[in-house]
Amino acid sequence: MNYEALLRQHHLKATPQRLGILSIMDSHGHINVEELYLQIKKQFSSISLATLYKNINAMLEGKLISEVKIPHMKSKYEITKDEHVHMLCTQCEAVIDLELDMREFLHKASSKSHFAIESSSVVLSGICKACQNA
Amino acid sequence: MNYEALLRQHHLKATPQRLGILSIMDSHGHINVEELYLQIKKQFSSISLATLYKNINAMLEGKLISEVKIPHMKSKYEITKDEHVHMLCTQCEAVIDLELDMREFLHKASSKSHFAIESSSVVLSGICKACQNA
DNA sequence: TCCTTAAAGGATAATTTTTTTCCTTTAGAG
DNA sequence: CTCTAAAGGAAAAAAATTATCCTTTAAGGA
Repeated sequence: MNYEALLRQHHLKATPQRLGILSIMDSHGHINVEELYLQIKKQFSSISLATLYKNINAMLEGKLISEVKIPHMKSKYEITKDEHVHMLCTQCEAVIDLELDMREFLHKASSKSHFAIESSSVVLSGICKACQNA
Repeated sequence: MNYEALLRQHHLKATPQRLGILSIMDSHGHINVEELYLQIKKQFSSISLATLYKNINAMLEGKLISEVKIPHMKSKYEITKDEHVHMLCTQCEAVIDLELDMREFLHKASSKSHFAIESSSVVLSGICKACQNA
């Protein structure tokens, strides 16, 4: 993924710190502020926590990244992708993306509630395959 | 609803403060910490914010109440009911409960992810009927 | 390539949110 | 009615987030 282009598309300067943040998010998939700070400090030992927050907010504003709110956990952040479902394993705490056709489900919700639905936030919790076997 | 019985079932003392908190949650449906504190102070002017937090945590622990994490908003709390979907109107910020048969949807998610799903957290955002017409 | 400057970074302080501590009060069992 | 563990209140502490202020830098134009 070309993070520089991604940042420019969102009218944000492509600073080394931001490239590092995006690269970490990309490789971790989902990460919270604390973990992200620990990781980014490996590359930029003097980076300020304030810088991290400012960047998270700037990138959230342009929807370059998204906040994932998960029950009983601190929020995690991910590079924005097409809408998808999050699967949380309550055993190993892994968070997995799942692409699912939600049209039928959303249609049901829409007709019952009379809402014009614009977006969905879905987290399904349970036990992942690996933990079921282990 | 009998809040005293509800508290006792969860091995929590039925204090006036707790009865007040539950009554406010029940009538508001969904409420965040700040609003709840403002409301409960009307009944117990000297209640401590620490007491509120301690009670929210105690009641969350026993699942007497549930935390609802909504995109771009502070968490709200509700008395635990049967699993349901939350509808958020991005215009008027109302949060509505919606009972929906999710079995088919969950089954799809389960077979594709190989998770044994135990619970779901679903918030659908859009424009409510009233705001569509207004 | 070199200026110029608005945007971004870093350090620190300030705010906001949540938790802990410690002592007093009280719900509820006996 | 008594006793005691649980809960409340006040205050401090801790954790999370944002603001301030000054320095540095990305990136567009000369």
